[in-house]
Amino acid sequence: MEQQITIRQIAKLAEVSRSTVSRVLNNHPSVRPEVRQRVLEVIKEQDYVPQAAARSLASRRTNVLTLLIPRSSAFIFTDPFFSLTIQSITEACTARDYSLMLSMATGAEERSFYQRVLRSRITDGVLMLSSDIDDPILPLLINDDMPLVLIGSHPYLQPMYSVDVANRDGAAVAVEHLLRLGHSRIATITGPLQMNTAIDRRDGYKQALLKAGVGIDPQLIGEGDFTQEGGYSAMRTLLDVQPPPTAVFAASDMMALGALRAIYDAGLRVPDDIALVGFDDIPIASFATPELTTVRQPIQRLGATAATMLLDHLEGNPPAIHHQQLKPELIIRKSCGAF
Amino acid sequence: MEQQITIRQIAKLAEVSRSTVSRVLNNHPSVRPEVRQRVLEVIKEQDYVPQAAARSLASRRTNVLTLLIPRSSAFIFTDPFFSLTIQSITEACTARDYSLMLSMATGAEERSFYQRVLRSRITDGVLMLSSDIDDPILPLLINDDMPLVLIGSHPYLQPMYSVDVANRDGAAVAVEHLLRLGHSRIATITGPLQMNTAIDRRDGYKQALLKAGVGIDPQLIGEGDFTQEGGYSAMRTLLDVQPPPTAVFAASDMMALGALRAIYDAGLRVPDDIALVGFDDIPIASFATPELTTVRQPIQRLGATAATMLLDHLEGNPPAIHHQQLKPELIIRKSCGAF
DNA sequence: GTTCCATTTGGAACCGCTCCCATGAATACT
DNA sequence: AGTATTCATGGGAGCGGTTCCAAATGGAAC
Repeated sequence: MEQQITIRQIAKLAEVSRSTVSRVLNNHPSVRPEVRQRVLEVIKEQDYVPQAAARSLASRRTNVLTLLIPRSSAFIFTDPFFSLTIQSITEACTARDYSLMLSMATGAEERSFYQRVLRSRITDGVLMLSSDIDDPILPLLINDDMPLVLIGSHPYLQPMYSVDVANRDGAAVAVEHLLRLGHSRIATITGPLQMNTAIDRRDGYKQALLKAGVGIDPQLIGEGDFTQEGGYSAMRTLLDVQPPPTAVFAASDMMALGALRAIYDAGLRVPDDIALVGFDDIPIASFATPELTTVRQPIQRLGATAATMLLDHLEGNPPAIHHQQLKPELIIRKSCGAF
Repeated sequence: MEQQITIRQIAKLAEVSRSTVSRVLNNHPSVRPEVRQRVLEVIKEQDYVPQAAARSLASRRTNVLTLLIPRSSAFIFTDPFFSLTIQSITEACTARDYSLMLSMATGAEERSFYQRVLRSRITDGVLMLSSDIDDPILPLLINDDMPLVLIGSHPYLQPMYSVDVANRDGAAVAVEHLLRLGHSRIATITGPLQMNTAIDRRDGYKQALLKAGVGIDPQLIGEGDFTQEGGYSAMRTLLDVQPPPTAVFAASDMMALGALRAIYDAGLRVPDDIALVGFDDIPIASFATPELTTVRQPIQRLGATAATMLLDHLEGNPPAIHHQQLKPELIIRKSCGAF
């Protein structure tokens, strides 16, 4: 590896001072156009790229964001939802000249991880994927004044930047759709109830039933964990309830796929015997058999919005709205029996 | 945000020099145990974490690896394969005190991206996801002597660190299994053929057929793109071939799921009318209907091995073996009709 | 032709850490 | 006891940028 080119050499070649080169690099206005031009030419010619570490040390900014995945959300790694979120965040960062760091807070090392990655000033801000309500890392971040945007929402840590899908409404719309189709024994498979997302979707389910004057049968509420396996076993339990449900709202597509499988294994058919609606609209949803009716999350916008909020905040334009709600959309396919 | 604690203050409090504190931080042997102890106590007490930028600037190391996703592999964001790879890499990095950066080389910006992220010395090394054979970024990396491990393999850039699954063998085993079940009209849906992975799997298919004395019918080779949509449309074309195939080997599970759908839409059944085998063993594979027979990639080991190779290399223990081949495994379920 | 002010520019002091080298203390050897 | 050697420590010079401040430059206004 040849000797790294430094700002000094650029300065010398362009016959200006280091300060001026630095100003050019940082788009400082007070550089005469012809000088700026000359410096830029030398930079290009020499293929010069300023060294990140030196820059950060002097400027106290790193141009790096961190996507933090709490260990409690480790299941997310099997969920396509995740990939798409990452993709949109990466793109938003790249577009604004930031890099994205990925971190998992894994179990016991949480604390030391936190230290190493976040206190070392390696990152300018954190995007945190929705997590357990009582995740211990959240207070640490807030206490440290770490710029933070939550993807998801939190019940009582209110004045915090966050982006979320209107989970309650989305769930309600799904259940209303099932009601409209004539169902009254509607079950739900929830996510893990220490997660706010899971609670909201369950509440949307309840809300829709109550509004329609349909009572809530606790037996028809099964708890899953957002995975296929969870959906499968929750569904098996629900199938044993008497009288059995005629429709199921699963709080995620992955769980819906698991439920689908359980229903199939029990010798029943979707939607003929049981109608099924999911949540997320992950790519496989439209390729399942039958195609899955589901509540579409604007996944890409979710990530992009969160990143944008954080970047705006970091660059001195604090977003006026602290909590952004994106609207989900009911996508009607075959599994609900509407056709 | 309170004033950052520096190494100076730790030094003063522990009544030693900055040098000694630095030695303690870097596990340098020549510090008397009792002094080391004292310093560590002060560090803990003050909750001190050395600042990454300063460290990097002085030491010329960042403790950051970058996972590079070529734009040609953007489809990967809908593939669960990806999430699991990321997870295992993240874990491997964390375990060795490295952070992971995520980068996509997106289209036209490829070059400038390359500059910004890689030439700025923001990363110590790169893990690159398998890509087009002629991806322009590969030569750039090699030319810059950037420490690099390829996840996948490359046909002629040989003396490069890489980790791969034995794709050809895996494909061959799958096809041999279909042959053993009595099929002779076996089709394949390949990945995009500018990718080495896709070529290898197709070659495994051919190899198995030839070895069994079954001729290769070009009509039975459909090109997909590793996505469900691609699998779907490739399968539709294959269904029109006369005489039609009685079995299909899809070079990825996502394509197999698409193919499954196409077969179903055509009013045919798997495995009764057409036997189907996939590749990858992503989590949904076992939840499909019918459960998908597939070639399991040790996805987690793939990522972990790649990260380990790179870290070993960076830390001065260059792995003896440049190209690691991991063995895939045929997982027999329902879709091939073996039961 | 001065004076004044705004604009550009250069110099120098950091930013917080690492690491080489010199120093001094402690131990080993003759 | 004196000298050589080893080991632990401190001091200082970077690492490659940014940024404050003061100086230089060049017009405009008088």
